[in-house]
Amino acid sequence: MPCGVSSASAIEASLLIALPPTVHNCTLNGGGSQWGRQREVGYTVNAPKLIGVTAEPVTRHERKERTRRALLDAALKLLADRNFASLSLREVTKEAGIVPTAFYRHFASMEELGVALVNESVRTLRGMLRSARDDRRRTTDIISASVRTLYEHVRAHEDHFRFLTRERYAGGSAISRAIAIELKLFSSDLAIDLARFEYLREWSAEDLHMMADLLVTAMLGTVVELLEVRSGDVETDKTIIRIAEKQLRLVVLGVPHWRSRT
Amino acid sequence: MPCGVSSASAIEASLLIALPPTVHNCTLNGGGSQWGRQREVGYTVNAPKLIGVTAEPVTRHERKERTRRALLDAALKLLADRNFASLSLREVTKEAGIVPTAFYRHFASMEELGVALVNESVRTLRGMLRSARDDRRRTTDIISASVRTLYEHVRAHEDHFRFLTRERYAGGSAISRAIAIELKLFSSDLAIDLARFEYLREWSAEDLHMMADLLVTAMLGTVVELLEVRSGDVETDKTIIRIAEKQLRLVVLGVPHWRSRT
DNA sequence: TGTACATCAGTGAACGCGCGTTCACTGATGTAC
DNA sequence: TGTACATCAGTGAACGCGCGTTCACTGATGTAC
Repeated sequence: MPCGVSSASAIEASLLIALPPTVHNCTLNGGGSQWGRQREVGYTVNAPKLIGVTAEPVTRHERKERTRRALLDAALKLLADRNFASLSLREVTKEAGIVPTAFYRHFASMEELGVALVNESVRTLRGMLRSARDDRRRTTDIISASVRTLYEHVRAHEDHFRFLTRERYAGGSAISRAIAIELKLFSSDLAIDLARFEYLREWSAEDLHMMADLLVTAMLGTVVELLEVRSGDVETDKTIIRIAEKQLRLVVLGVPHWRSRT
Repeated sequence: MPCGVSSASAIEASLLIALPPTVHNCTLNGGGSQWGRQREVGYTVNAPKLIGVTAEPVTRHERKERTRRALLDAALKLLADRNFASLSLREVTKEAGIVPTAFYRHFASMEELGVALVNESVRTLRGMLRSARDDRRRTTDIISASVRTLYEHVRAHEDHFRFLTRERYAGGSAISRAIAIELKLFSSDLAIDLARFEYLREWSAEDLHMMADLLVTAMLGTVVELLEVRSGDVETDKTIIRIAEKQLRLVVLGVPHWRSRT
């Protein structure tokens, strides 16, 4: 259905705006003036959508939250093959379907939006670690289960993982720093988990962190490989998973023969 | 000595331009019109430097090569805490001390300059691998020697390694692709080297690549850590080196106990 | 060696464009009575 | 429930700025004779 056709009833129009702006490819609030003032254009494509005469009423707060979400989603979409630094405020607002100046109702700057994306992505990352811990109690093959969990979380939140891995080294910005701190925390958490294993019980703190860093680095490498195959080709995915498992196994194989030298 | 003071002799001035533009903080060819036409300004700071009346004559070709070098160096300098994508042509030419339009005498676009930086950085990377191979014949502790070589090359060419690690994931550009290809080659070379070791002689190609990828990933992690400590603090460096060695040792320790499962 | 002409690295004015940000505004939603 | 006023998310015009790129140019260097 074309966007903003004048024959659309008010209810149809209000259903439309309930969808994220990427589902129907017209703007969040219609192209014209805000609340349905008729424009002096002859054709109907840009006619106002009578938003506000809505069957499912939403509070001002809810509406604001949706726009904020639209901004974050727009940024993530544009970041699929781009850099955060090369993203402009005007591009993001255009993609989100609002006017550039409305951006400031939600974020003080693009950097603030970036930090919001870090927080959101970090939540996904933590969710993955939590899942991995739950798995661990249910299975004997921890490595296989962990890689499986990693795979599923990456595929379910490609945008978040792409953002984290891409912006991690992007430069001296607040975003890179926030990601670096979070990954250090992630690694430390893993070190604590490792300390509970039989073979690792007497390892020094440094050695546990060393091993945790190695595992995190290897897994982030796997994440990047998964994100680089855009196709969703199942065979390639299986190969990546198999190799990721092998890498973790190789590291773990060394553990019983480890002798710390300060 | 201030830049372009009118009392500077022709020889002094021509010595000045023999230095890279960052050493004396004025532009490569002086601020005024090109070859010494006197400007109608009252003060002497921007007076022409009479370049061309030179004690050490250089060919046009040499001069062009120097400007090209100045552009590459300017870009590398600006990339110390920034992203290539966020770098503008005008910034680079300003840093190099030439006018924006002169850029096109050397590169067709910023992307072309980026590719030149990749090639240059890749040469550094290959130089490192060559050194590491040479070391290998001279020592018993291959791991320690390799990490040492890595450390020295990183510290000697921080700009190249920073460029490679930062732009590796930067986005869908030609630069990222070129770096990805080069790192794959690097990893394959390492896999071939590994195949020569006693314990690894019967490993499958996949397993050798798997291990090479793991080693490359771990070493790139070390590179990033080295680049993140800007201070040049010797103690921190030693810690990073020690942990890098441990990580490689842990991986290698697993090798004799590896049993491939397709 | 001297002269006349060609080459071409670098110049500077000019262009149209997208950028971030300001501002006064609009009108649906929220609230107090 | 109805009315009068406050709030505030989103609008659109306008701004000054740095951007990449074009163009005709300048004058030292290079070359042919």
